Amino acid sequence: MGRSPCCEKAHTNKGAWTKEEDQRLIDYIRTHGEGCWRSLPKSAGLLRCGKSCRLRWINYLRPDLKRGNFSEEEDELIIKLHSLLGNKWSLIAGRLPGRTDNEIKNYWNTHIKRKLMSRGIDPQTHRSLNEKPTSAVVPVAPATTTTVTAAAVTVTPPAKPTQLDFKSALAPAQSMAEINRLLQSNTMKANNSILDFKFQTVVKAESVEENNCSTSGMTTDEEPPLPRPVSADAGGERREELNLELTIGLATPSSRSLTTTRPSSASSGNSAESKLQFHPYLQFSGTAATPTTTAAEAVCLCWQLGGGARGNCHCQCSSGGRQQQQIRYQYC
DNA sequence: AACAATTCCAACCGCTCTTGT
DNA sequence: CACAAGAGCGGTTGGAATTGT
Repeated sequence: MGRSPCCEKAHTNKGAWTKEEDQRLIDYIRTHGEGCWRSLPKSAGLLRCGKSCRLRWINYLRPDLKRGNFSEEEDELIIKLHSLLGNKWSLIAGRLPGRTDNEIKNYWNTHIKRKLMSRGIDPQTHRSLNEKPTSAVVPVAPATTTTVTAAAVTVTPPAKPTQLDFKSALAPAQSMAEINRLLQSNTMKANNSILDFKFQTVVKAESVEENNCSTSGMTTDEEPPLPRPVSADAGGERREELNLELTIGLATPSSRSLTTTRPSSASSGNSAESKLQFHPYLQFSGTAATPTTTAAEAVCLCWQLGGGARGNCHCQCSSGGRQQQQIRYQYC
């Protein structure tokens, strides 16, 4: 028993939109605003599926869309964001005002992939094509060690400055599926100019089954979960956690505080408007939750996005208290 | 000029996630 | 808690446009 289709396929148009259809959609949204896509076609007198209307509006008709070629700056930003976020096109689009996820996705597949290949860079991994694939296993503490510090996830300056390899460096105990799920669940927040997600590295006594359960949520097209550290299983009871909170937000001097509740779709629904406020500017905020972690042990991530050395990207770092440190990095 | 091959992108599809009941 | 509806996302595809022969 599957889900009911999103629309009555038999009575809907498909294929390219006509000018008349476009105009109807524009007129309707101007009058009534976005939202309720399912009922929109009927209300607007369109013989289209609601999904199709939404897509047409978001990708083509929105007034804030920037048409035309991508600039070199946009190219580089997309590459950097892709190295950070992977194929999270909507998140990437959120950092490029006037660009849509579909547009960026297409541009990536048709231009940037080729561009990276010509540079000898694997577009998926952002590693050198000549580079041997390295193991994603991150050294973990031995079973008797109960302290997990930020040093365990220290990111050393990479060979290529644009690379930010969360897979191997930042999330050693967590599958990409989990990370992606977290990313996905914060999409709405991203649409409100603030993206907030956490990488939580957990070393604890867990059965394999428990591990498997904890990685649910995404399906098999995800990469297989990274090997989990099992070092703590001998001891059993003690568990240590390290939270790394990564924030990509509107980095203004008065950055608004992050909320932990997901905005309702109603409040975030006018994403076109909110996306206008995006600025291609990244801000990282790290939270090291372990008492043993000092600010000095935390890692500045921004060099990886910047010019190769921390000093080259004009990042600003500051740290808060020892127990709940806030280490802010700004990439500009 | 005619045809084939390639490129590009708008649109579609299937899936997951969130929300409401 | 279970279920359904709606929204949104990423991958894929069809066909128009462009380029090459």
